[in-house]
Amino acid sequence: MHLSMVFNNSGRKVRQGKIMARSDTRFREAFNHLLDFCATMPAGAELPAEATLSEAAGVSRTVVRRCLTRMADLGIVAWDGRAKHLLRAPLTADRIALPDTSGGRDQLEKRFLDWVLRFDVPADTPLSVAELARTFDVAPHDLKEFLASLSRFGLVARRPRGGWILRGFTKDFAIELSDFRLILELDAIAKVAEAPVDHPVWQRLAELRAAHLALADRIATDFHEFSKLDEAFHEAINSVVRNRFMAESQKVISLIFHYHYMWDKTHEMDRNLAAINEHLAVIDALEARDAPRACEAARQHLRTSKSTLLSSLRHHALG
Amino acid sequence: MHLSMVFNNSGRKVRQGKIMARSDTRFREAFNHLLDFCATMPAGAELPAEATLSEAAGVSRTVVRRCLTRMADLGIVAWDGRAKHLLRAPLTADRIALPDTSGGRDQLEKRFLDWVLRFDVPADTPLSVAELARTFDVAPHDLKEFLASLSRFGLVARRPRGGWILRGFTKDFAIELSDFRLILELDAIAKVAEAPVDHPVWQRLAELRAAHLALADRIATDFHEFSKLDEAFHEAINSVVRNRFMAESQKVISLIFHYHYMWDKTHEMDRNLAAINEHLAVIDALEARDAPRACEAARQHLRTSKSTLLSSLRHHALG
DNA sequence: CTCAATGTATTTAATAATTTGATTCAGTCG
DNA sequence: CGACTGAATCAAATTATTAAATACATTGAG
Repeated sequence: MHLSMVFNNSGRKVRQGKIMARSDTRFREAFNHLLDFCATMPAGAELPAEATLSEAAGVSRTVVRRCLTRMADLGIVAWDGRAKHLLRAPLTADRIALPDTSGGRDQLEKRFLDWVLRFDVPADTPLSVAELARTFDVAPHDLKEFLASLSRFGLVARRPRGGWILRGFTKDFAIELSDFRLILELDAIAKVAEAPVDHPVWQRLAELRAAHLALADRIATDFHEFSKLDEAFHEAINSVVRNRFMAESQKVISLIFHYHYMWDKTHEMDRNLAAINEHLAVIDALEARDAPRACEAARQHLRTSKSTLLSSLRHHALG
Repeated sequence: MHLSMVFNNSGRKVRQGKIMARSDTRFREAFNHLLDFCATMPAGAELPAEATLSEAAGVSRTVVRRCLTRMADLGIVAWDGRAKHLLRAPLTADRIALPDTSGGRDQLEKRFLDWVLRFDVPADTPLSVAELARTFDVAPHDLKEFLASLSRFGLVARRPRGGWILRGFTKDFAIELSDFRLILELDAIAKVAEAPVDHPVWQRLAELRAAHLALADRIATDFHEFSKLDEAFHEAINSVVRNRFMAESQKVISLIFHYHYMWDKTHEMDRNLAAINEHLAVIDALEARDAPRACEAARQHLRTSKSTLLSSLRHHALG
């Protein structure tokens, strides 16, 4: 077996029996890259300087030198100081296997919120970093970093004696979240009303109006499609706000509302039909450039939304 | 030398020559606590069960047993299974020294922002976790956690190839921060205007009005005192908002504005006097329960504040 | 016998140690 | 002299180790 990452029976990353304290993915990628580079050259050709190679592969010279060492070991190049020339054309067998790069760092957020909301983890649940890291198949310390980033939203907190707790979706959390959302969204509405006629939001709103009307027609059967429409609607409204703080906040807010929408199944069709009409009222007012009316319509919609969120919490707590 | 944490010449935490992978502060505290507990008992008395002791000391049984082992080693107690009785009264010399608990986790935030703002670290500066950890005298991984928590505010970000960068106080950052502040604060103003007469905010505003008037009188000499007054004023306004999201946001916002106030020294006295009057206008309108006027006054003040922030950035960038 | 207390094993969180990779700097060959 | 190499240094990522908590098994006094 050639130099490649495998897992031994204790599950640790090893290379030729030696435990690796850090993955050498960069080296692997660079090595394959350099093999490709060599393949474009005739046998016997002189290779360029280390610095040139490192720039070509997008890595440091240190990695290039490790690659060269290995290529010399495999008899692909002869390397002595500045003199390095190609001995033979590289083969497919020379390549190093790359580890799975399934690491979607942004997806961890979605998966985590999904887990919290779907399994209805109660407030003040102690979170085990080790266990979560296992279930999400990420390194414990990556998960810790993620939890730390969530702590600013008050969603999780450090325990005094170490560890983490999920502050959870209590009634207070829901109320404060809704209030926060109201403020951000009313501002967005005001900004939409002032947007120039050639702003893409108007096109988007026209599309959304059509989609809303279409769904209203077949609401009896497709009412569960509303959740996606709701998300799209609020996203369109908030897209006019170019503000990193509000955008970051809205990201979490929309996720939470999205999931809670899917929870509460009581009168779902009626609720969704009502919400469609509320959305349409907002769109109407906006297209008429009637900012006060749009704000009032949005306020009404968010009020409904808030009470839905609260009642879904109640039902959930009771069930 | 008895069992106590010291630092060897390489600066690592050691205990009797052995390197500790984790601090044993809990054990030390519990040990001293149990000594105090024993001091209240007569010599020869029987000690309660391990579980009882652990509850009393607020630690797990594991730690209690370690303490008992040590107390037996020192000849303070005789311990054999359930039989454990006090042999002699504990002495001061039996106690274990505690490591410095200078760990103010909340203070790290202030110190970090202070560093960023005081030394005018430019945008997109790579941050070295190791170096920062040294300058702030905290463990590298604590600092990493802290950076992760700041990343939600867009203040720092991960670099694609590892490490962190300070996104920094660019013009865009300042504008977006100001806009965000405006929205949060106008909401707070509206809430103050609706606050009941017995709400503590009214008392606070009355005090602040007096403080503002007093400072206005001696503005020629004490104009630099305004920075604190400004912070107090905005804090009072925002104190009526009971919302974790807004509170967390305001914490960072006020810090940033606070430091920037201290930067820009051009026309400082004039600016501060103007700001005092703007504050007073807001207080006047609020006490008259005139919400629209209060909002307009606040809007005016925040507009001034925003342009001050922007001009301080400009001066700084040029200097 | 019972059950409360102890003894032991397993797990987790904190943190040190180790390895990969980037960078710096002095030396060297053309 | 100047571009390149070689070696040393430093930081970041990741494993390994230790302290402490918890879960489980065992024992002994009533």
